[in-house]
Amino acid sequence: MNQNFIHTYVSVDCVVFGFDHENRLNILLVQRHVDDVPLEKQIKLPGSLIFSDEDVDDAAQRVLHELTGIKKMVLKQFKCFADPMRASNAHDIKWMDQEYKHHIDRIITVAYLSLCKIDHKINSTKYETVDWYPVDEVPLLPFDHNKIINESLMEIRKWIESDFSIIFELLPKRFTIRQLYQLYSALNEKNIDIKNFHKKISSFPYIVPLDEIQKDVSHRAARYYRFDAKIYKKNNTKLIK
Amino acid sequence: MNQNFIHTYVSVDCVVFGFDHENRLNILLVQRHVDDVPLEKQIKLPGSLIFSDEDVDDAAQRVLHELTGIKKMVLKQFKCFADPMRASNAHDIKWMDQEYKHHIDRIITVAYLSLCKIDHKINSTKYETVDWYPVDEVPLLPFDHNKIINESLMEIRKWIESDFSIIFELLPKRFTIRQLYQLYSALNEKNIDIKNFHKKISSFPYIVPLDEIQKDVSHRAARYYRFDAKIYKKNNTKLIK
DNA sequence: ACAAAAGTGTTCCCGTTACACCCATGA
DNA sequence: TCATGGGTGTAACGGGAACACTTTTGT
Repeated sequence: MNQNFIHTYVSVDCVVFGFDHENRLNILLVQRHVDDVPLEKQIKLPGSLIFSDEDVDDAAQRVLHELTGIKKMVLKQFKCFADPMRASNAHDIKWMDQEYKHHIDRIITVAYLSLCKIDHKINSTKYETVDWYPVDEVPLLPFDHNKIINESLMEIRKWIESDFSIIFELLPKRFTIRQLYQLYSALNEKNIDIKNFHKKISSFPYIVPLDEIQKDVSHRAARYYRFDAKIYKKNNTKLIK
Repeated sequence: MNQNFIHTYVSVDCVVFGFDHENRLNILLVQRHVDDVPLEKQIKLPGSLIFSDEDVDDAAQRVLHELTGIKKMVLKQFKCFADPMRASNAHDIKWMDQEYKHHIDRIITVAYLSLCKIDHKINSTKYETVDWYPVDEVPLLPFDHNKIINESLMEIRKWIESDFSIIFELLPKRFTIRQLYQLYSALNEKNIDIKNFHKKISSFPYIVPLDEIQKDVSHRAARYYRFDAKIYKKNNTKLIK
């Protein structure tokens, strides 16, 4: 065997997006306690090496479950990161030595996107600390995790463009059209007229008006809507263009 | 170290598309001679294990160069295939044993898309036989190569939708609008009116009319056009919606 | 009364669609 | 002269953009 061929570990890393009450995209980052490594350096994307009998999709699903306690989250593989230098930082190598009790000098990772309602209870079975970070307040992370996050921002836009329905994974079950508008704007930074947006969205059969309206707001109360996935699947491949 | 974590080889496989003179999408498949393995079973996607100091993008670029002799081909990573059973067929395992003189029982691959003008001379430094196969005449291939090809067909459509300019990688440098129409139709199977298509395309500033027209055709000769990448980049992010 | 957002209606514009019509060329 | 495709023109349609106007609620 030509020894130049790589023989390596493979991991998955998950970028989980949420949409907060200040209309910002957030990402779930984790912190793990490992002896002798300063805590503030241990904030990173959730991830794991994959098992020898495991597909990468299953590994990502497992990581998400260990992260949030949620069984089936939407997820999408978006890129394999394999820069030979991605795990060459001395601190990162030391960290892996402790994390896996084994010396690893190169590791290839497959990055996944996922979406989560930000109010959903996070019930991690693996991580001591799991927190939401607004995307423009993400600190410096180990490996190429900042690069992965940057690319994931492009991907989430593409994803929602190709399947509008997944945007509702980021909203509460009942939502106002303004909430949807603000999420859509945060993702696209286009300047759409909210009136026209309202008219268009409310005309869709799969956006179902509820009897409920807002309470205690200092302006006319907005109606709540819900997204009906069945109606969506019947009628649309994509919508909003 | 928990021995359940995978420690594996990683490869890249490339799906190279071409567009033939009968308006069909084609794929480049290779055949390698290995002792004691029947030849007809050796048709497969071009690919290679990646080297220990190599990024996957570089590996794919290398595979494409070894395949065609072309230095810089457009390429796009589209998915990592990691089903634990993808290399478990007895015949495939035997093949790997001979190919790599080493026993490999699992291998993860990163699949790439690429595009090539079908008339371009193929000058492989690695493969004895390299042939174009129309997509609906691709034979049964080893590993999950048929699955990779099926998914690549979805990807090439998405790719051209998000960046129209790469469609010209499949056409000769000078082409008629009908050729472009037929390629576009083969990719989208929409029923566009060719007259309207003609009008629209010829209005784009980056579709530059040449002085040349067809010869020896039994109808009015069509004008040849070329694609101007510089004009495209200046003016457009995307076009054709 | 005022501010702020909900919600509806109207008009204009522009790109797509359908289709008619003429042109050029070989058989 | 006919068939085939090239190439242009035009009119109808429809969705999006801009924006006016009314409604509702709290301060």
